Amino acid sequence: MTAPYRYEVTRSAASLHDEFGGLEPGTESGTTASVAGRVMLRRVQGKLAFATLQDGSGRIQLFAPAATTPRFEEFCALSIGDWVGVTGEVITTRRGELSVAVADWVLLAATRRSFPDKWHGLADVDTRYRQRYVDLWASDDARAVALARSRVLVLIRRWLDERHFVEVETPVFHPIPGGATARPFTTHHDALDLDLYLRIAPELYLKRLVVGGMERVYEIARVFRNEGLSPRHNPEFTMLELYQAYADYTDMMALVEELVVHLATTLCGTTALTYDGRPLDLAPPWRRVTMVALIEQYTGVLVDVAMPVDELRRICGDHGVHVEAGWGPGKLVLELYEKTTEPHLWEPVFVCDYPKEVSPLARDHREAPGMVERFEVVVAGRELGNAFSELTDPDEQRRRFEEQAVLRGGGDEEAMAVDADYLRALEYGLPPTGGLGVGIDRLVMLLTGTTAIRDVILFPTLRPEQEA
RNA sequence: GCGCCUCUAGCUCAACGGCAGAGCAACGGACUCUUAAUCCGCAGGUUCUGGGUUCGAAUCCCAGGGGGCGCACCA
Repeated sequence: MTAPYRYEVTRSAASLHDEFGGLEPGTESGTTASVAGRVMLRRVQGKLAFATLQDGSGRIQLFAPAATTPRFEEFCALSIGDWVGVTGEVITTRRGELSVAVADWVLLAATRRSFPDKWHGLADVDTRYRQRYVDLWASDDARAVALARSRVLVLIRRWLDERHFVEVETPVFHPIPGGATARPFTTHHDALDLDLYLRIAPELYLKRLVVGGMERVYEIARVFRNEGLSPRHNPEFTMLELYQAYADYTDMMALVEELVVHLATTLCGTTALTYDGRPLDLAPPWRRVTMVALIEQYTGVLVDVAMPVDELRRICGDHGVHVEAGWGPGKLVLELYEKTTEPHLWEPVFVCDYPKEVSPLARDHREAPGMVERFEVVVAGRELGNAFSELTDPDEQRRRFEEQAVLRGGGDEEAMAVDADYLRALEYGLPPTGGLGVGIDRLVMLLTGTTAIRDVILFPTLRPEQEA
């Protein structure tokens, strides 16, 4: 039998439950519906068969008496996992289960492989990640998270659109990797005989667009970083980056706080979440505190990037923080923060004012010397977003790039390279601009209560299977 | 990259030095209101791979592979 080329579906399982959910047991609604999906359960009782059909919206029972079901024996022989299309009257059974009484049905696709245990489902995480096409049917959670991620993206786009942000797409191939400190993937364009890098951040292109007069731009950008994997790191992940002309980092604080609260209340109905077994309240206003004040809170030591390097190295050593030769005071302070302080943060907090040395694209702090106007927003001990008052001065940007180039020459593969075209763009004038980056995967983790980034990425990076 | 844990039937799991098993799925049969349907029957294995120890290895040891977690790296 040849599988049909199409099937005219008139109703989803969820819409049937929505419309007919209140029917008394034993009701014939008089309404005919065509549904399609996968047979997930099957109960055959001689001259009467029941099946549970699952579609993209949910489940609906099929009611199939031998007397009225075409090709009844074939229907009874359906395998769990087979795709079928069914047309029939919407009824409730004597026990009150909403069902479609099969008046006509067709096999849309047969499964040749056994589906996972209908009760236990798929437990092996390796199989879940590798065979997401099975996981999505077998695991309610997998489906729910995938849908939630889509919702998050829709809501972000709508929210930004309402605020007159313009979505753009910038290159994934970068001749010079920039916009973040990270090791890139490399590739090669044959026709141009050109080595290219997969982007580690869209930042420098987006700011070029602000130079070009796009005052509010954003990109939901897949970025690629050649790093280790962990429950919080996948080599390719998704960042929201946005830039707003005439704004500074305090505007970005207000923006990201409002956005995340909007997402939580829309998606979860509340800002009072539970994450990793702990209560987590996203209710604004979020705490705003400088990095050095936080370090002092957690270590008792008041550090300053103006302190002698040796003293900072000693303080790091006192707190068991591994340091490397050549690290300047800014890097030492950052390292001290990341090792001693960041993991302890739980409720949302804006960690403000970073050392200039580790922030080559951020503008000098208007008050604190040696610091820049930058914050990271940390939630549940994880960095969720990063923002600054953008550095607009081409001369200062050139000096920062050159400092990075020295580090790069010294073997730091993550240091930035000089991007001459970006400097040229700045020479045309970048207005005061606030920029923000938000890790979408981590945001979805937060909103769905998942603690593994692989659970919010449909096809996470894995080693290939060995050939069977 | 390093350390710890893990890998048994399509799926979920037992057996932990002595004949490799169960439930679900599949297959055959019974059954007209089930919903993890039930009942009867049948079949299903390179115990991740390769070595080793042993009378005997899924089990212990070594090496390799996949995965998880931690560390390192890293927004």
